[in-house]
Amino acid sequence: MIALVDGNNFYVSCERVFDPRLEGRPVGVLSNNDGCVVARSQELKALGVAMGAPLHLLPPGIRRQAVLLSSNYALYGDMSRRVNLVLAEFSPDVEFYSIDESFVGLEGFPEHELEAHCRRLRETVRRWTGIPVGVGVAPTRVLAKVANHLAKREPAFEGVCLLDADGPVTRRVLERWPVTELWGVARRSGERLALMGIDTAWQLREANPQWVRSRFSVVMERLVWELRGRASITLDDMDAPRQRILVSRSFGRLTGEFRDLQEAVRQHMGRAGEKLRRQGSLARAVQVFVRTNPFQTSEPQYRNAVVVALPGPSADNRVLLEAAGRGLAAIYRKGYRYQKCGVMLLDLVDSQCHQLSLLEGSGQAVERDRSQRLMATLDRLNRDMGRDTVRFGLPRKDNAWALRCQRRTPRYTTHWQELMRVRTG
DNA sequence: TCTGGGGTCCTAGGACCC
DNA sequence: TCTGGGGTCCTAGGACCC
Repeated sequence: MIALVDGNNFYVSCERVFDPRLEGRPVGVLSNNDGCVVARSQELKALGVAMGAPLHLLPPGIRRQAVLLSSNYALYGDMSRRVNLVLAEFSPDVEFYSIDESFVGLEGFPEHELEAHCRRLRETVRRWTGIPVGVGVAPTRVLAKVANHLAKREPAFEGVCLLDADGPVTRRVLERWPVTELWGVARRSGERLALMGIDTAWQLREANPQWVRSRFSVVMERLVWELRGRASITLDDMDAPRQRILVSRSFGRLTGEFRDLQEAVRQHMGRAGEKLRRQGSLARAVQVFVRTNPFQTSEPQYRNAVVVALPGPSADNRVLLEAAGRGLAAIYRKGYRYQKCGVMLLDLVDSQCHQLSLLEGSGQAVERDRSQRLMATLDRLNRDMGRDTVRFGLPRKDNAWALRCQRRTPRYTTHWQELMRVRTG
């Protein structure tokens, strides 16, 4: 059996741990740039605010009533780490899946002790971190997801729900479960399934797997098996190095100036290089992309991307920045107001396994060594002294691309000064 | 004035080869 | 009027997740 442990309204719960006044009130956490609502307390959901609702489209009444906070990822990331440390006390097999959910393997636990074990887990997480979680237990991940939803939705379960593969309860649940509420079925597949008369999870479970595969894909076929209780989805090892690294941001305000894009691309590439080195990889190519605001249909639209191959695998900011600069120059067009840009590092290889070129002379080996030491120093300074202590080129004041985030709470658990600010008011 | 960011996997289709 | 077959590799784009 496998348990899915998922923080209730995770970002909101993190905020509430440090500001109990938020308890019982409609609270929302906003995306970057204070753009959309990405986490909602029960009270805010009850007011009809949808996941992803744009802030500027919320009715004024709701904006007055609700507490809407900028996102504070330093806080959420740290709280997530703490929750996972508690989970590790309850099973040797914890798979971090996302910032607010983890799968916990329960292989070998006696069936009759499972529920009590999960209740203890849930209470301990609450007591040690302050975060309320729901626990769904089932033979497969897809069923564990269903169980987890039930655990949170139906008060009778008190936060812990076990589902088997074949019992009458499971059947009744799946018969009423809209297929689009399954993990892995969203709007597009939902529409196609509906055309074929499949509306509920039970109908999908009863469909012929080969037929499903031929009409959809191997992904949907796996879903059928998972619903039948045969585990068919394995997670990627979340510790494994990423296959590509993306850094992008929307701008605080639209801009047509090349200079703004240049600064933003430089900033993003600096961050991407940091991530690249942290996971011990080298990139062989970089991509740069820009776009106007697709929602402003009255404005001229433009989006473009370009891939620039690097002379050789590299993790040196100087090389990455040079390539990104060339890429940007190639796709920038005058006369548009840009809303977003970003960079992607592609074709990553492990820096240890990277085969040295047979043609490399000793001069190049020396240069590679210098580059590695320079980057290591850069990363160390930025880690120890704070982000952006050292970087390539300084952004101008009041640049158009700087993020808006006017409602961020203090980083209670990772910055002493900000914790003091709370205590002293 | 204001609509997030960072990932993965899969498939179709084109280029190319013999 | 007739115009092969089979394979690989790569990329773009769709779909989905949180």
